[in-house]
This record gives sequence, structure tokens and C-alpha cells, in this order.
Amino acid sequence: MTAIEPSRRGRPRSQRTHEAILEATRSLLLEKGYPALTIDAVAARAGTARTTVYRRWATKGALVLEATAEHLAIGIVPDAGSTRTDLGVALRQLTATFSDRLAAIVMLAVIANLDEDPFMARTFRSEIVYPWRTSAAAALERGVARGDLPPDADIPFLLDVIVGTVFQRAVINAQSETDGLDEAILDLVLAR
Amino acid sequence: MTAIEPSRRGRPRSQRTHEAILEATRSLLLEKGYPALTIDAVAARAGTARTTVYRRWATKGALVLEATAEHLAIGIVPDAGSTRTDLGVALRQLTATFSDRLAAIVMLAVIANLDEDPFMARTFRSEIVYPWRTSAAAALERGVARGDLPPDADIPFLLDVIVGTVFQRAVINAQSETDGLDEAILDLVLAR
Amino acid sequence: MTAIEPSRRGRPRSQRTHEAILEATRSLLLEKGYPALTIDAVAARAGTARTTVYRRWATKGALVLEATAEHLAIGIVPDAGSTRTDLGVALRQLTATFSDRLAAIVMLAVIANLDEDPFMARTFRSEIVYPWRTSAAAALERGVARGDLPPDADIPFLLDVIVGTVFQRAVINAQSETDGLDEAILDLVLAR
Amino acid sequence: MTAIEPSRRGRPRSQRTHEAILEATRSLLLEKGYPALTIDAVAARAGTARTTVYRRWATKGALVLEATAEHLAIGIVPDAGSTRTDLGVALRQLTATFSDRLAAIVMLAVIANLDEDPFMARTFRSEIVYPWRTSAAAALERGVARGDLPPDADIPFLLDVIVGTVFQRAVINAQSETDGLDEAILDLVLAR
DNA sequence: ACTTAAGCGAGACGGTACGTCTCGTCTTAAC
DNA sequence: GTTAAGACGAGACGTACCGTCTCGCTTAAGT
Repeated sequence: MTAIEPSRRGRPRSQRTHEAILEATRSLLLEKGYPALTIDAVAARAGTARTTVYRRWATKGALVLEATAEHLAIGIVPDAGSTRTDLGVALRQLTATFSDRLAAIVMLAVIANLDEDPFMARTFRSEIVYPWRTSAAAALERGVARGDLPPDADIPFLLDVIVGTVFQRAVINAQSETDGLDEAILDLVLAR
Repeated sequence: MTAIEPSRRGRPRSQRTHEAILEATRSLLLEKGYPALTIDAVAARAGTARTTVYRRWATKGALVLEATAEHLAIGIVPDAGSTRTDLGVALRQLTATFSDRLAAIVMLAVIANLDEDPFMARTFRSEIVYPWRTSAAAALERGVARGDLPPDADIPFLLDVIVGTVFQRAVINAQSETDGLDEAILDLVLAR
Repeated sequence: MTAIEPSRRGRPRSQRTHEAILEATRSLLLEKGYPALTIDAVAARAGTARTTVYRRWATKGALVLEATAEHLAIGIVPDAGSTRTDLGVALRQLTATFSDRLAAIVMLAVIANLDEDPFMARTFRSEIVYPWRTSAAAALERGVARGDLPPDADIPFLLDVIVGTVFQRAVINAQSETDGLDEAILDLVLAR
Repeated sequence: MTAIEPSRRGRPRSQRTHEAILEATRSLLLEKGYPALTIDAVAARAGTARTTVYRRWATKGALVLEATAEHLAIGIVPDAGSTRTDLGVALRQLTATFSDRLAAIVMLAVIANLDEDPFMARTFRSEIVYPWRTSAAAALERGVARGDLPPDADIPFLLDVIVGTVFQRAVINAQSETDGLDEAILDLVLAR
């Protein structure tokens, strides 16, 4: 998890304050971006003391990951029987998340601070990327078993094609309209 | 261009100092990463005054782009007669550049600071991305004319597949060994 | 007052630090003079951060006035019954203060920065000059009432003679030995 | 003198430039005061290069003294036969000079930078103060000889009374109306 | 007319100090 | 023991001037 665990004794932490800080973090991320986000500004907007923020989150990265957890959640690829259907869901999950402005800001922060803030990268990978990627790999393996994909299909490569293309379109090119992107990728990957 | 233009009049700028600053920038980028790169540290390592750096580059981004220009240069896709050959060159250009640690650091900085430092993004796009992408698009169009690609091929989409996949592998997954990646992408794009 | 008022809440200011800054200010004033006094040097000698100085004093002038308050204090002219005695006290107060090297440095700074730092001038006038001048004027008025001074004596003029002469001797000519000066001024002012 | 001597060979100095720099110095002194006067600003306003200023004057003080020489000139006390007349002239010289805003700014700069810029103080004393003070002392001595002043009159003291009082009024109190001041001082000094 | 030496403008240079911002830690009183 | 408040040491920011330096160009006087 991202937050620092509270003690069981003494005055309990205020839940209102908690949510206020997270909300302040989200709005400031949207307004200023990750590099210009300061703890000072978060505390000021949340109406709390700076110390309170530091007491609960060890780093800016941890705070941001918790504040945007719902925006980042990609989910898990279901097993609905059809390779094309399952991959279609997977792609819609990706495009939806990558098109979310807050999610895009955070993902860029994660990769831009790979060395600076390795905790953030690790958490992001294990909490968000790994579950989706594992279930998407399973969906592709089922496709191989069904013959929708050739027996020697390089599954990690295909996942990189899928994620990389969506990332390129939605985050780097910042194209909001992703109509047809999902179908085009499906055609490319499942062709043959 | 990135640097502040020198005047023709007055004492000329020291070329030694110029190169010392760029070299200091490169080494600090590798050691600390872009967000932690400070002008103070650059000047100190270069053995110059802080003011000298400010005199020549308006922003940290401009300095970094000039310091890493050779690392970022992707080049232009040649027209050698064969679609597969031309695209193969294009892919080797991409993987070579994206695997360069300095180039990766700077590209991440560019996209992470899209809003913060729009000058940096604009320069990177126009100097590096645009020329390559234009020539790569031409190569794909020649492929369509030759029948190596279907007549209705979505060329911008294919470029996003190519760039996105390489970016995902080389930069985000930071996989140094990219053996076979070029061939796999070629097979994927030209398959039919 | 001169310092920025501290808040009642939060961590209280360190008194040790406060005194260290004032002492550093005094010693640097004596060594370098007012124009060459820098906040950087004060903080360095006091062993604190530069920000701590800025947090407590808005301007160099405010810091210097507080650091030298005891040296600047002229006091108030007493009412002891005799015009000559009272004025003698007044003169000894003036010569004592004006002969203090630190006080002289600060007074010159005040008048040299009348336009630059009007706050400093205003504070100096209201805190130091005004109380003394008012009480000295009262002493002269008592002298008029007693017949030690002519009924039409121009009291502001006489005060300017007294202050101006002492200032000229002690500060501008920087004569340390002021023996006989007090008596000479008394003879001049009370002659008749 | 104050300026750096030019060489006899090579291109002669421009007289126009010289006067432009002095005029710029005067106007900036009036606008900003001595402490805030910068060589950069002088050169900019004079339309010359900074180097040109540095080539001609070694210090800011030397430049300022030359620029304001006419404003500072007090003159010499004449020998017109009457003690009261001569001293009256002396006082009018003083009040005229001390009431000149430019002269006041420079005199304050001189005494505020006694330690910082001893050259300025020395020059001011020898060029301006000494000649006047010597001739004023001679006038007082003639007064003693004539019996207008007691035989044991302390002439340096009386000069300090005169100068100090005028300085106090005109410079420190910055009273523009000095009507009657001359007569009052004359009465005080010559009384008896 | 040709040389030559200095003046001149322009601006680079290494510095120092400015006053501000943000960091993450700390110290207090209030609850 | 959490909280609000704010002090603290630290360090980077970007700017303003300092006084020196290095250029190419201009301007006379001496040849």
C-alpha cells in the first residue's frame, strides 16, 4: 500500500482530513501537473497542516498514487469464451484508463521518475500493471489454445504492441478520440 | 534552436566553456536524472559561473536538448527500393536511439513536462520526431504503392504501433536486449 | 517595533538564534560598515540559515536597528531643578551615544538611506530622536520660565545647535575626546 | 582630482561622452540616491558602454564627486572688513550648498562611506571642506583681533557649531526654508 | 597616405548577494 | 498520539551588478 499505517493508540486520524488531502492532490495535479505539485500547496488547499500530510504519506509519489487509485485502476481481463471479445474488453480498459487525464499525468510521472522514486514505480507495477498484464497474457494464451493465434505467438511481445500503441496514441499524442483504435489493434494482433 | 543566440558583437563566447557545460549536463543527467538536475550543479561541474549557463540557455529543457542532441538524433528513413529494407532501417534507428540511456531520460522528461515546458516538447517534436515520422510515412506509402501493404493501410496507426512498441520495450520496460524485436515488428506490420 | 512579530502558535522561535543573529550583525557592522553588511554574512556568522533571518526581519534596516537598540538609546532628559544641570545631562547623553562607534555607524546609515529605507528613518526618529528631543525641549522651556534663557528663545533652533554640534564633533569629525565640549555648548546656549 | 588621467596618444576621449556620463550620474543620483546608483544604469542612460565609465573613473565615489563638483563647491570666505559681514557670507555659502539636494545626497554618501570609500572622504575633505574651513577660521581670527569675539574664543569649536547647526537643519531635518537661520547663528556666535 | 595606439561599444565572464520557494524535520500547545 | 501552526537548516531558483576581459571598429596624431 501507499499510506503510512496509523498507530492504534491515541487520537485517531480524521477521515475527513484524509479525503480532503486526496481531493486537493487530484485538483492540483490537474491544474499544475506532477512536477509542480508541492506538498505545501496540497496542505494549503486541503486546509490542513503540512505535517499532517507528511505523517500519512512518506513521499509525494505515495500520496499521488493513493489519490488517483481509482483513476489508475485498469481492472482484469475477463474470461468470456471468445478471444476477440476478451481482448476487446482488455483494449477498452486500456484506452479508458490511458485517456483519463489524471491517470495519464500519473503514469508519465511514474516513468519519468523511475530512478528518482523507485517506490512509486514498484507500487504502480505491482498494483496496476501486473494484474492486468497477467490476465491479458492468460487471455492471449487461451487464444493460442483455441487457434485464434499461432502456436508460436510471442505473448509478451504482443502485450507490448497493445500497451505501447495505446500509450502512444492516448498519452503521448494525447489524442482524445480513440475511435477505431481498439478494432485496428485487434485486427493487427489477431490477423491470421 | 535551443540555445540563446549569441551576438556577433562584443567578446565572443568561449567554446571550451560551452562544451564543458554540455558535458557536465550529460554526466549529471546520467547520474541524477532530469528532475534532479540543477543549474547550480551543472555550473559547478563545468567550472563556470551559474550566470554563464543562464546567459546561454533560457531553460533547463533547452540546455538538456542541446547537450543530448546527438543522442536523440534518430535520422531519416532512406529510400532503398525495398519496403522491408527501408522499414528495417527505420526500426534499427528507433531501437538504437530509444536504447540510449541519455536519450531515454530526455524523452521521458519531454513527455513528463509537456505542460510545464512546452518549448521543450515543441522543439523535440519539430527537430527529432517530425523528420523521422515524415520519412517513415513516406516509406510506408511506397510500400502501399508496391503492394507490400494493403491499399487501405492506416499509416499513422502503423507508425504509432511501431513507435509505441519500441518505446514500450526499450524505454518503459528498459529492456536492453532488443534482439528480434525489429523482425517481429516487421512481420507484424508487413504480414499479408 | 523592528522585528516581524512572531505568532503565538506553532513552534516558538529560538531565543539563542535570535541573539546570535543580533550579535553577528553587530560584529559585522563594526568590521564592514552598514553598506557592506549582507544578510548572507550575518546568517553565516550566526550559524543559522539565511531564511531564518528573513523570517524575523523584513529589511536590513530593521535588523540593524534591533541589533543596536541599546547602543542607540539616548534616554530622556530629567527634570532635576536646574537648567544647567538638566542640559548638562542632556549633553552627556548625546555625546555618549554619538561617540559609540556602533551608534555612529547606524545613525549615518539612517540618514544616508532616508529615501532608500524610509521605515528605518521613521523608526529611528520615533523611537530614539523624538523622546529625547521632546524632553530636551521641555528642559529648555523650564529654563525660559526660570529666566535662564531669554523669553523669546527659539527652542527648536537651540536644539539643532546642540545636536548639530555634537553630531559634527563626535560623528563627522570622529573626535573621540569630547572633553570640554559639553561645557562649551552649555556656555554658548545659556550665555546671557 | 577624481578622474583617471587619459593617455596622450591614440584616440582622444570624447568630451560629449564625458558630459553625458556626468549628467546621467546627476539625474540618477536625484532619482535613486547614492546607494542605489549603479554604473550599469549610468552607462545605459548616458548611451555609452560600461567599460567607458570604468576607464575614466576608478570608483563610484570618484564619478559622483566629479559629477557634482559644482553643486558641492562652497567657496572661500572673503575678507571684506567686517566680522559680521564675512561670517554672514560664510553662512550663506553653507546654507546654499547644504540646501542643494544633489549636494546633500553626496555629502551624506561621503560620511556614510567614510570607511568603505576613504578616497571619497579624503577628496571631499581636501577639495571642499578644507579651503572653506581655513578661510572661515581666518575670518573668525580677524574677529578676535577686532574684538568682535573674545580673545580666548575656541575657533574650531565655533566652526563646528556653525557647520553642525546648518548641516542639522538643511540636511538632516531637510528643512528647505532656512530663513533667519543665518542671523540666528550669527547672533549666537557673535553674542557679547 | 599609412601606421599605430588608444578610445569605444558590446558583451562574455566568474562572482556575490539578493529575496523567494519548497523541502522534510522539529517543536510547541490544544485537543 | 494526532493535529494545526509555524520555526528551522538547507539548497536551488532566476536576477541584478560587480569589475575584468576580449573582441572589432573608429578616430586622430605622428610619420
